[in-house]
Amino acid sequence: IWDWMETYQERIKGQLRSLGASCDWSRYVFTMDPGPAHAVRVAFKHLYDKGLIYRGERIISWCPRCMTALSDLEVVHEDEQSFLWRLRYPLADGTGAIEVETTRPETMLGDTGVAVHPDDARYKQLVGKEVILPILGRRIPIVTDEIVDPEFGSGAVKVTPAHDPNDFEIGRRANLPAITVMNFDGTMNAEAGPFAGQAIEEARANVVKRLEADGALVGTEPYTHSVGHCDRCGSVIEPMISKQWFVNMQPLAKPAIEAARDGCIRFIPERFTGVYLNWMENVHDWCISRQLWWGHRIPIWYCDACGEVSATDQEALTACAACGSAEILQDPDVLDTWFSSGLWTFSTLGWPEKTPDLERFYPGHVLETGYDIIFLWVARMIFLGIEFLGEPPFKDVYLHGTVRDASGQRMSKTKGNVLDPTIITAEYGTDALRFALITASGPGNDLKMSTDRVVEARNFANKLFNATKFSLNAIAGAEIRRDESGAAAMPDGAALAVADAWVITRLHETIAEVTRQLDAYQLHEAGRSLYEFIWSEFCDWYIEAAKVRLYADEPDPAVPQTLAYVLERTLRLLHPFMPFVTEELWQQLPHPGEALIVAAWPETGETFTAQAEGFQAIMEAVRLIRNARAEQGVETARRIPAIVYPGASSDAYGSLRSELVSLARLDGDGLELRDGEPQAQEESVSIVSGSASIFLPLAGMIDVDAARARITREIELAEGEIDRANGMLANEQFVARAPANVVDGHRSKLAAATDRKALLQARLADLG
RNA sequence: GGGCGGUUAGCUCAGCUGGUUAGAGCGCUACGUUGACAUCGUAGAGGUCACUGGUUCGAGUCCAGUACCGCCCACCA
Repeated sequence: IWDWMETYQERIKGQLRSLGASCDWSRYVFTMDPGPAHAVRVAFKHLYDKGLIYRGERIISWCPRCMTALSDLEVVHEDEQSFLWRLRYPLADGTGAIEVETTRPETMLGDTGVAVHPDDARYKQLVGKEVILPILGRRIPIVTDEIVDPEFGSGAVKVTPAHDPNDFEIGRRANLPAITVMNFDGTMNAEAGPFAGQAIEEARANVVKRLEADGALVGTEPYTHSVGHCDRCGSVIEPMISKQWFVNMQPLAKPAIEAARDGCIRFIPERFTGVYLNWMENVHDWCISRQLWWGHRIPIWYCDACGEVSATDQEALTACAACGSAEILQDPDVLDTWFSSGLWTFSTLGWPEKTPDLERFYPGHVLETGYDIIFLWVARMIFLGIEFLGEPPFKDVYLHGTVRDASGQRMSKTKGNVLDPTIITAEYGTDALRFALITASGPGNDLKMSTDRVVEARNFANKLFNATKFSLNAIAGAEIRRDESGAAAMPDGAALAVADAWVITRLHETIAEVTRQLDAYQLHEAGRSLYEFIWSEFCDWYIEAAKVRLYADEPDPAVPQTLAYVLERTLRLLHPFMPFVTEELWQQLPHPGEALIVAAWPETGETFTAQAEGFQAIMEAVRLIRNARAEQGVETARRIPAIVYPGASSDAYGSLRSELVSLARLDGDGLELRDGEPQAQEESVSIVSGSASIFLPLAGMIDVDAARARITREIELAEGEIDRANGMLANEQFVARAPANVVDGHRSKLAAATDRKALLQARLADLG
């Protein structure tokens, strides 16, 4: 171990030196920053002086391998198949025997009593008598205790105060001695008589054998019970009596409970409030001393001369505070790492000094962490924060789920299923990993992590990069107007083309939506909203539509202005999700201030409903034309003519004529916009899009059956809508009770579907 | 023993206060390199929202119960 430690220490020393840190190896404490170490001593001393930290001989959880005490939270219970042994303890007066049951026969060597329920009639006359402990022959009393369940087994229980928390309590109440029969290394000690020196497991088998031989074993039956294991090494935990340092939790828990009850602290998702409260309300005193070689050392000194025990906030005491003797020794134990971690919210800010940092940053607003450390860390930060600063360290606790591997297994180093973030980020980028993690699941829900998800996010970053590249190209030759902050100004409303007005409308809606989602801690939904807007709207539609005016003989200056405006605002929105890419790209664009990371959150703005609807009409027409082209097997590269009767959408078709040509790959010269009622066209495929009827003359290559099938299918869909809407509107209850906008929605839907059906039927008739 | 979560497309998951025909990515099918991007584009297939009952004009969404999966807490001798 020492060899290993030296190698390990040398390695860490090297790393720390390169960071400019110093280490004090004489005290086996790494000291990265003396501030927190000092804060830990101050905190300990404060609690000690207040009587909230005490040293006591108690039954604690002990790991025989790590050779240290553990807190309740470091013990993991697992169900294990074992046996329930029934033992017979003869009465000392020879008048009979009492039977007890146990899953730990070896602990009978430490039995100092037998307990029954005070109301158990079967044992009334036995209470106060003594039994002879088999093997050792010790005389031990029969006592009563409320905790004993008369229904379980024989209703009598052997009491081993030194090796069972329940028995410890029974023993304390009944004044039974505690006889420790095990050593701290997991072997039996001299009190175990003939079994001294044996390992616990070995002793168990031998005790059973011996009891059987002595006729004291009455029965054995298979039994499943929960066994505590060391969280760190997996060894079976032994309850042992030992002198340890504890925090008295009751006084600290009270205000921490109130803080969550009265809403000072809010958990997201809310259900974890109950989890927190349940733990806090039932919390046991906290064992904080550890017999480990790393950690903050307990700042307690013992005087050899006068026996004084004193806590200090100094790094070292040179003389006893009471008698002045120099013969003093520091407690060799260190603190539970969560004790110092619990002080984190203020020890990192210079506490106990009243520093400007502490003033400014305590309390914080939100803590973001995993739900698996609510007790270990969150709860402790809360009650320690309240104790030392008078108020909780944060208001909102946002909890994410556990990150699992692709098959749902919890990641662990021993299983080897951990995705190493340094490898992932090297391959896909930090932003990709971050975005993948944020959007993978909702608050408090576990997520299965695989590289597929990171690839998706990486592709998104790539998409954004390329969209910006395109935009920069467009902006390069243009003069971008800026607003007073220095950001690209909102394009002049009067000069806006329909496509510009549409994307600006969608941007402003997205700003409002993402802001709302972030305020509600729906981070994953906010991320998805941005993904949708950037990829499916800005890239797929706006950029494609913008190319027409950008590559025209006289480029429209509204395009670069719109690109600059939309992209700059969008990058601000996306920055929390992908900080590095967005910062880099933002720096290339006209922007206000020094850096995106300190830029203001964008504000929403004007929406242009009419233009947005116009553009959406064109989007639908484009989709339908593309669909018909695919259906008719028209090669992508081939430009085809079109005859359009726009109906009510004539404005949109007029102003977006070039965009329609470009996006649907039409033959520009062959596009005719006509007024009036749509007339059947020879050798054409027909489409009904909104109020528009579109004919694609495809002489000689029409698949009439496919065209007819499509129109028939669409008529059926329209009829479905008509039936549904009619059904709803015929329902008096619905019309009377549903909100007006919902009812109106169905009315306009019915009207649109009716018109659509008529137009479709006309086109079907054309086909003969 | 107590408490909590999940069950939606082949896979991984969204679906916020109940309101058009339930969405995304991956995968799948067919086409495709047009001057941001093949880490891409276009079109398409794919779901009785676990089950049963209830509330409601209306339920993936609210309530009750059932089944299965998972998690947390607990002094199960």
